[in-house]
Amino acid sequence: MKKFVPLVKNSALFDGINDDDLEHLLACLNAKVTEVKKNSFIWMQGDSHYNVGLVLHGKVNIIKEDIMGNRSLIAGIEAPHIFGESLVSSGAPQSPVSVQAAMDSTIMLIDFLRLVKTCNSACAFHSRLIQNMMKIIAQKNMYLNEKIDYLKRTTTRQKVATYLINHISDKIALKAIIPLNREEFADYLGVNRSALSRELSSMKEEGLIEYKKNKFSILDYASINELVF
Amino acid sequence: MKKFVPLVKNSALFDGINDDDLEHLLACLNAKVTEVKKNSFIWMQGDSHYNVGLVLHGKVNIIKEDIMGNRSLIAGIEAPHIFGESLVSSGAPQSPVSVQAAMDSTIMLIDFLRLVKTCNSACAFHSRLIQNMMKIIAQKNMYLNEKIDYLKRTTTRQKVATYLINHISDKIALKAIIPLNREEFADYLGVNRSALSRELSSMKEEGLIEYKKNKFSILDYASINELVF
DNA sequence: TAATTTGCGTTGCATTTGCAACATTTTGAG
DNA sequence: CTCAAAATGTTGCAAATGCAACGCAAATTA
Repeated sequence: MKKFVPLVKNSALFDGINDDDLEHLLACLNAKVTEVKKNSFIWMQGDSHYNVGLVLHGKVNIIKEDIMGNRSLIAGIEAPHIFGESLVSSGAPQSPVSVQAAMDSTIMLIDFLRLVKTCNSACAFHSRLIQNMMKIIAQKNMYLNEKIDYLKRTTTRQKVATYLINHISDKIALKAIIPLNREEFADYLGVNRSALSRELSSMKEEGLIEYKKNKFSILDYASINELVF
Repeated sequence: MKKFVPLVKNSALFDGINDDDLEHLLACLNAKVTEVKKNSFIWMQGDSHYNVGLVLHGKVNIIKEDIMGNRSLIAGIEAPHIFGESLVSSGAPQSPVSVQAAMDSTIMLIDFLRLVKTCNSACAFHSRLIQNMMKIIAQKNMYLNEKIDYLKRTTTRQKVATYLINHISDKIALKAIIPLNREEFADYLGVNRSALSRELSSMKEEGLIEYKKNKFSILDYASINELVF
């Protein structure tokens, strides 16, 4: 397991655990590492499984398929992030999604029961591991709540206004630098890309905001804030 | 603490822990119980706090306020459910919401750090408690993911179709009984109530579905499923 | 039973938005 | 620098939907 320590140490799952302890912990968890080829499936929709996956190298896609075989991409997970944590922690009997390797990848699979059961033995950092796991799930929870806050708003303008208000980095100059390009921004807000462009243009036209690429500034805070309600 | 055992034992947080152990556990957790009057605030937006709240009796509302003082209701939490679990577990520095008593209520506050740190002492059921907590957060996570799945779809018809497919209880007769009235259903899907009524009528008109109150049946599964993609 | 409230359906209208097709700007490779 | 590709903006149009106002029926209360 020692050779995997450099690969996993950046994962939030093992945050705050030093290398020596980590090596010990990986053994204690009985973590398995597998190489997967591009396009091969790690999990299929409808499967039952009890592992948390950690991408050591490469990328996997979370995919939803319908009966007709249409597939839609839910998310891409790259190293050093984990997947399946909500599913196994929630005790759901079947996976609502499939996981497919987006490229040749290296995956570590960790048995969930071992992860959550503090071992009686010398594994002192197990408690920290559990806290990390809980934190990861809770943070995703906060993230999803925020996303729903945008998606529920009826107009594109309201969504944009709310997003910008939440992402102000410079509170004096009211500037927001957003980590998404236009297409991703539109997708995140659940609107059509061209409709987003149109709305941004109108807002600029009306003197509410100014922007270039992913750098936005709020010119008329009162009006923008009124849209947030 | 003994007198609170009957009140907390139905909480998912203490699932699988018997009464005697529970009494022990509550002491170990140093849980505090407070009575709150209707409309009083338990937490204010922007506060930092490190407790998980458990509603023993009554009801609390999760509220978001903007700068102008407009308030919007996010959720209502009744006994024996918990609140604040994602917030504290995620390590967020400030609460994005306020919690206000919707009626005279009894609230138990549990220190998060005590909750997640397995004590060295005889508290054998602490591990179970942590698993329960993780499960609650993960289940909310699954719930939020599902909700986003509906909200992201562009048309009301797609939202309805997806919701119904996911809520089929009778797989032979393709019936779904939904736990929401029309107004709640519309709100959940993020659409206008009258627009939902209109769409349901059209779908009935076109022979796709049949419904009365909250009992729905899918008449044309192929067409409905095509909307789900 | 009568009166009132609540839940749900209907409809007209203005607005918003998805969609598609095309224009323009930016980026990066050679 | 040049050129191609990628990212972003623009626009016309049809469809969808929010909104408001109203009607009806079921449920609740007096």
